[in-house]
Amino acid sequence: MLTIGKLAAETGVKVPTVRYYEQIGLLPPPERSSGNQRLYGRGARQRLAFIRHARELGFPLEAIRDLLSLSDRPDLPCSAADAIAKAQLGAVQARIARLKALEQELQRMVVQCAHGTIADCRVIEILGDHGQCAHDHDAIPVVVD
Amino acid sequence: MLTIGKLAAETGVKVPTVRYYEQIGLLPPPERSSGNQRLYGRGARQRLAFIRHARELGFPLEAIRDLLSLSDRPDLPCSAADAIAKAQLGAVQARIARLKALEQELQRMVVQCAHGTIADCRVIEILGDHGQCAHDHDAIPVVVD
DNA sequence: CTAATGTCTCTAGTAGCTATAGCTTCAAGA
DNA sequence: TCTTGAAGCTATAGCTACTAGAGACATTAG
Repeated sequence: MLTIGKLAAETGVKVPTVRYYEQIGLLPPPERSSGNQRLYGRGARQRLAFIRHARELGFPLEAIRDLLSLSDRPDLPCSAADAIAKAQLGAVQARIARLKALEQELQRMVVQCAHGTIADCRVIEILGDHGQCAHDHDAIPVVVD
Repeated sequence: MLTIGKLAAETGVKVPTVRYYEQIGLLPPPERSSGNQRLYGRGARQRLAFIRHARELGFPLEAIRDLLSLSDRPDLPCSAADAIAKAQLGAVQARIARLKALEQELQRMVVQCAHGTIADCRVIEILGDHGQCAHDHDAIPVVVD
């Protein structure tokens, strides 16, 4: 049996994150030691590794919840799992396309900067005037990593 | 003078978002009508358009705050603005690179799915076992748009 | 004048954690 | 055996950038 710290170290998930996953019902409440500390077995380890890997691939927690409940029913057809993965692939591809357009625009801005004063800085100027852009870029991507 | 609704419509920003920008100090508190409604002039319009455009390009609000205060000092050298733009460009490029690796991995998963049952679904199997992956993909990109 | 729409403030919620406070438990060394 | 430090516990609040809702007031079209 593993303590939460060992489980976290083995799966590469942080300790508070493990507790968070339990809280939102992604991980079942584990056994407790006599001193009320969480003790995890092999099943929990596998389940957490699954979650972690899916998160690395960008699946949202709700999708992971669905995938987990699917994986508990080996007899079902896998079309649902396939659909979730395809949706995630589509989302990733869309994000790549959008980010590439942004990259172009930013590169234009940076290249045109003559390193003079703010007064004639292309960066500031282009930001203030969307009309100078090559593309529409109406979707606003989130910048958190 | 524009009401908040007109300002929002003209700049493509939603009304609550305008109030939010005021609350966090990105927009200065505007004049008020006799009935306590916000009234905006040309300056506010330009400033909001600047913010909106920078958000479209993925700049975080803190970077925008810096860019705005730079744009108020036309005599300064524009190296600071340039640096902010370059940082954003770098962030976008890094995100693209990561997403491309994810795309590969997801595509492998989806292609290998034989559309049988969950029991032998490659999607579920690969998710459960990171060892089957071609690359490391340790950074977890956020999937919000 | 009335009805519809717009605006006001304030609070709470979203995703997916992360950080903090104040406490208890555990494992190893003297 | 005692002690000290690390690890664990719960609960709450904070992060980004908004978005949604409640309940009250303002404005405008007909």
